Amino acid sequence: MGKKYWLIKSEPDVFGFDDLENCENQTEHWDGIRNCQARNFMRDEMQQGDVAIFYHSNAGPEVGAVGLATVASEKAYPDPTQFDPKSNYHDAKSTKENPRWLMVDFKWAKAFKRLVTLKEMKGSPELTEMLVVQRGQRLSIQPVEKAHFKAVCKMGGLAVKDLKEFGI
DNA sequence: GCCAACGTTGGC
DNA sequence: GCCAACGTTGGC
Repeated sequence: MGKKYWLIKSEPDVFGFDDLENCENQTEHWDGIRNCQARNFMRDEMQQGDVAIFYHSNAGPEVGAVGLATVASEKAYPDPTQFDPKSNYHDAKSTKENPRWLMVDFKWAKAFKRLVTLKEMKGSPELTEMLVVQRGQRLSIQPVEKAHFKAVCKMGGLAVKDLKEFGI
């Protein structure tokens, strides 16, 4: 089964690309996803080794794609924050027997040479169909077509040889 | 800080 | 199962 390509959003003030790089093993579990569609992507479609564009949302002029991360867990597994009453992500209706919310691990992979702003993506004729540039698109985990993925990587200054290891 | 777009909740 | 009200996301 081939790799799939994704875009994951995070607010840099909360957890940015640099924060992922500074994690132990440059890996962190992607907790706090509380959207069914995003959850289903993790549960049903993500596989270890899949590649994701790391996107900074809510970042003023810095809104955009900053680099790549890979799926580092074998599959999605229960997000523990849903069981923690003190967590912002607590879900009283979820049970350990039947957890509602799942997460995967992401590993920092490669930084773009330069930020690819949302504005640039919106201005790129190649990317008019990409989900992230669509008006009102709020999904925090999005599938990305390979051609779009490649185009964004190029805009980010990655060389063709840099992309080989990600199957692009 | 504003507000459009969207998802979720809950009454019926 | 509909849909109004509400809360959240996220660009600007």
